[in-house]
Amino acid sequence: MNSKTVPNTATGQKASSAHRSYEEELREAGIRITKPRKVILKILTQASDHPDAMEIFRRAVKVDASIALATVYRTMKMLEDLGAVHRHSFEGGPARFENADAEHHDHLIDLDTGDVIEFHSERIEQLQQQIADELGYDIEHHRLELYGRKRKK
Amino acid sequence: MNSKTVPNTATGQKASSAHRSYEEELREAGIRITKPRKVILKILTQASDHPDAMEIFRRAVKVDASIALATVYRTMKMLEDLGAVHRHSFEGGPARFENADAEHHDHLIDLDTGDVIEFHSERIEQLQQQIADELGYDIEHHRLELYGRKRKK
DNA sequence: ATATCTGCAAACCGTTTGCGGTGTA
DNA sequence: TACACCGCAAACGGTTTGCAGATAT
Repeated sequence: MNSKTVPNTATGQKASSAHRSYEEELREAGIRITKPRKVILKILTQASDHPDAMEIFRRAVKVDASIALATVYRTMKMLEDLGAVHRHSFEGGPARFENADAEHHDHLIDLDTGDVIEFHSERIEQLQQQIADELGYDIEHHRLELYGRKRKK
Repeated sequence: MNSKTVPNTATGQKASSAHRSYEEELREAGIRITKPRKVILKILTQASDHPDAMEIFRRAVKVDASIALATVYRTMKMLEDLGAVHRHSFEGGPARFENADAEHHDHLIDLDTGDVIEFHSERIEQLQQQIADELGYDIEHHRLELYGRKRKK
C-alpha cells in the first residue's frame, strides 16, 4: 500500500478571464450547442480549479439531473480536440482539465490536498529546448510536474 | 522501442552497470526466489530499454510458457515497493519500467518510435528546487518528460 | 428534414485481486 | 511443514463506444 491517491478537489486561485467564450468557439467550429453542452461549458467557465470528468459530472447533475457521464467525456474530448481545454494526467488519479487559453505553465501538485499550483520558468523552458537541440529532437510538447507538500517550518 | 542513455550536458551519466543483483535484493528483503521471478529478473537485468508489463510478459513466456501476466504485474509492483525499479507512466500507453540504480534522470520520448532517451540537467533540478522553495513546498518527486520527434535537417 | 447529438449499457484496457492449488525455505 | 507464492478468472476504475431515440439547425 504505497500508492498515493491524489484527491482532486482544489480550491483554485485565479479565475479564467478574458477569453473567447466556449460557445463562440463551438459555433465557429460548426458544432451544435445543446443543453448538456451549455451546462458543461458554464461549469468549465466558472471553474477556477482543475476538475476531473467525474467532478464536472457531479457539478453538471446539480444543474440538470439527466446529463450522462458519457456526455461529459465526449464533450471534454471534443474541447480537447478543438484546443479549448488541456488534459492533464497527474499521478495516481483520473485526467483533469483546464481552460487552454491561459499562458503556458507547469504544475506543482500538493500531495496532501490535490491542489494544483501553476508556475512558469522561462529559464527551464530554454534549458529543455537546448537539451532537445543537443539530442537532435524537436519538442512537440512537454510535461513538468512537481509533487510535494507544504513546507512545515 | 529501444532506449539510449546519452552522455549529456551538466552532470555526466554513468552506464547502468551491475550493482547489487535483483536476486540479492530479494534475498535481503526475505522474499522467495521462485522460478517465475527468476525469469522476470533476468529479463529486467538484460533489458536495455523501458519495457511495459506486456512486453516483459512476452519475453518471459518465451522462456517459460506457464508464466501468468498477473505474476509479472505482481513482481513489478514488488520491485517498485522495494525500490529496485522505477515505474513511468508516459503519455498514451501502459506503464514502463526501468532499473532503479541508475542516477536520477529525466526522459525524452520519441513520438514516432517510442524510444526513450535519458538526460539530466543539474541546472533544471536547481531551478525546480528554487521554484518549490518560493512556493513554500518541499518536493517529494517530479516528472519531466519531453515529447518530440527527430529533427529532420 | 436530417445529421448531430444524447442517455444508456456494454465494451474497453491496463491493472489488481480473491481463490484454491503449488512449491520454496 | 507452513506460508509465500502461483495461475486463473473475475473485478476493477477510468474511459470509450454502439445503439436507438431525441433535438438543434
